[in-house]
Amino acid sequence: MVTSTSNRVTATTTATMTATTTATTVEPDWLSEAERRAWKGISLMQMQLTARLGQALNDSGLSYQDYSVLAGLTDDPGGRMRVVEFGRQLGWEKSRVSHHVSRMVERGLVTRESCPTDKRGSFVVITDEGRRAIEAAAPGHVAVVRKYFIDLLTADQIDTLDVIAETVLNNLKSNCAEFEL
Amino acid sequence: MVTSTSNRVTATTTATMTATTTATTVEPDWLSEAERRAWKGISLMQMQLTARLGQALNDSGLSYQDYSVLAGLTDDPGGRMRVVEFGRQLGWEKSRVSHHVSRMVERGLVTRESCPTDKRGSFVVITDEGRRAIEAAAPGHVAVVRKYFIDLLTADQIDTLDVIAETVLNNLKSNCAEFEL
DNA sequence: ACAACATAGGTGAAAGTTCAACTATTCCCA
DNA sequence: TGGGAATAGTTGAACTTTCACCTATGTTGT
Repeated sequence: MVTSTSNRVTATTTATMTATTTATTVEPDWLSEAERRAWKGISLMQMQLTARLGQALNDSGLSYQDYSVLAGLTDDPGGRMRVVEFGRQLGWEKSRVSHHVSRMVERGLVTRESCPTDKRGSFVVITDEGRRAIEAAAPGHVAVVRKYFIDLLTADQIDTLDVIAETVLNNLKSNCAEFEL
Repeated sequence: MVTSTSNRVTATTTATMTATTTATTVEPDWLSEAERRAWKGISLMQMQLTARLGQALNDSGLSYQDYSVLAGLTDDPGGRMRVVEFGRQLGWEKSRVSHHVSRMVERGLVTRESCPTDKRGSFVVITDEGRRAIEAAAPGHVAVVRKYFIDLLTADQIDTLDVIAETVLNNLKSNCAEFEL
């Protein structure tokens, strides 16, 4: 058994136990029940929340991805951001950014501008229409984040999330040489 | 400004402050800096972790999605699960499950069987090949979850994540009538 | 100054996901 | 018991994301 819900002796004490099944192969360090639930739970939570967020944006004509891009742009005083920076902030591959921006350009939400200081680079710049779109969508969007997420949690829980995310992301950053990110 | 990083009076005290910009429209309940960081951080963390997980699975010939499906199946003693149940556990739309299962059937990892008690339904059943695939992939997969996530956190933090996920997901379940999930 | 390498970004095709529509079955209740 | 609504699942088309490759520019070391 590979993921261990039903057919395993229940872990009562230690967080890092090893499996005690009857399998003949070498046992790796399985996850404890709490660890597994935390990981699966957070994954599913994230999925459902972004799905809900997407639905809520529906009638504003923006997808959650569109919203994320525009939100990134409004964080900059000039409403512009390098393509590569989107990759970092959103966790998107560069070609995903490129394709998505192209679609948004066609819809008039953003434009591309070449970067004077690095001729390889290009900026994504929000248009007036893009600004109108996100300003119309933002209150509803934020309300959903609040209603289905933030307002259900204590300040301590939110702090903990903040710390966890920072810890995990910093660790990934330091170890990025191991893979290619 | 819509997402508030740079051009806003910094929130120092209360968690639920309202924006103090010069905008003329009615101000909705923006997120505090900590709330925003928690949400963005967890979103990005999830993204990066699943990307990393996917990379780690690469040479096993399984995608993260494949792994999730097979892991679900091995949780059942008979190695079978209803299509609709996948939707719930993974947060996938039913047609996504259907398409993905079709691709996995073609690769010999699972088969479909009709459900005797509900003739509309169908089971997804893991094959020997599927079992071999996930058993080969599992140790490495779990090791990555440990290395980049679980082992960076305290037991308290993991418990908190667990509680948060349950809280949020339960709330979504109760309010599901509002949308269509 | 130049070769070698790294980085920014784009492109087309393939793979994956969503959306709307459709069939078949089951559930409900009058 | 039958008619309407709900549920399980599939399908094809449209859309999104990934993958492999390509160009152009920047960076570094000698």
